[in-house]
Amino acid sequence: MNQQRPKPTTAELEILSVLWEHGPATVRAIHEILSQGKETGYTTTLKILQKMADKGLVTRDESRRSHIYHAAIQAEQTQRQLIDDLVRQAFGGATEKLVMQALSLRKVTPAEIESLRKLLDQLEEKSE
Amino acid sequence: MNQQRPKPTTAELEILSVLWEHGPATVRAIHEILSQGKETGYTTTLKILQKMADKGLVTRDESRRSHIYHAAIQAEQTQRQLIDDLVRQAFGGATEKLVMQALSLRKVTPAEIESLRKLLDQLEEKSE
DNA sequence: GACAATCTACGACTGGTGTCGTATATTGCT
DNA sequence: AGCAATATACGACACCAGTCGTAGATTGTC
Repeated sequence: MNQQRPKPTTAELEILSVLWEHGPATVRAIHEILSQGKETGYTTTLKILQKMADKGLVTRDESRRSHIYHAAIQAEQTQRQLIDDLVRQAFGGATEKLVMQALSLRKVTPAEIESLRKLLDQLEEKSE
Repeated sequence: MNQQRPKPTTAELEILSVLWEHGPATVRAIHEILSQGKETGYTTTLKILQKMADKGLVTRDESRRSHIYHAAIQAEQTQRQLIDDLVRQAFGGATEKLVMQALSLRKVTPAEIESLRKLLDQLEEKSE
């Protein structure tokens, strides 16, 4: 049931994040946004996008001169995959350890604590 | 206050996991354990260990012919670093999103749910 | 003492990522 | 028509991770 697509690299993940947040975009637009965070060449962004298209991580609409790129994988799906990898690789498969460490890592707002409680309630119901 | 050491790669993390679990060990011992999970050459393990020593990820006792390697970084510290990276890279810094996804990813036992509730209680107290 | 086993050290090679320069095509404007 | 701007395509390169083969040193055993 898991994705057959290759795991995105760091640079690819950066681009996917942009697409997830802003929706389909041209290379130019993506590159503008990326440039705010770090210095990078236009053709670099282009090349990565092209490779991502090869891998099936994005699709593109070539009907206009400036191709428009769409994310081909969902954020949640990818995030789950990454969590799964990390849990397996660095936590010996113990998901709850990751959760514990994540929670003690940063300050969590009361509202977030509340919604986490609700999530725990749901999980409990489901397992009964 | 964060580690200055470079982020461990996949292969390095695998070795670190062995050291964390079994304590200091020789290349031979580490390689034996690694071999149970996948096919790999002895010198490959050796080389990676040597590079890890260069990077400061492990230290080694050379007083005997078979060097004994020790993990130089703690499991918790490294795990926190990895979580932090992942949150920043794939979740836009939203720790609670990662926690949510992690929890809905796998079945969590009632006991784990309980200890998570306690952790939430503690977090709430601390923030007041 | 000699030999086999086992160790470390080290160079070499592969594959992949990220980077960029440059060539070529298309577009819009004067 | 011609030019400047901007697009894609593509080859080249540096770097790093992971892999392994082989050389040379050390050890234990007969």
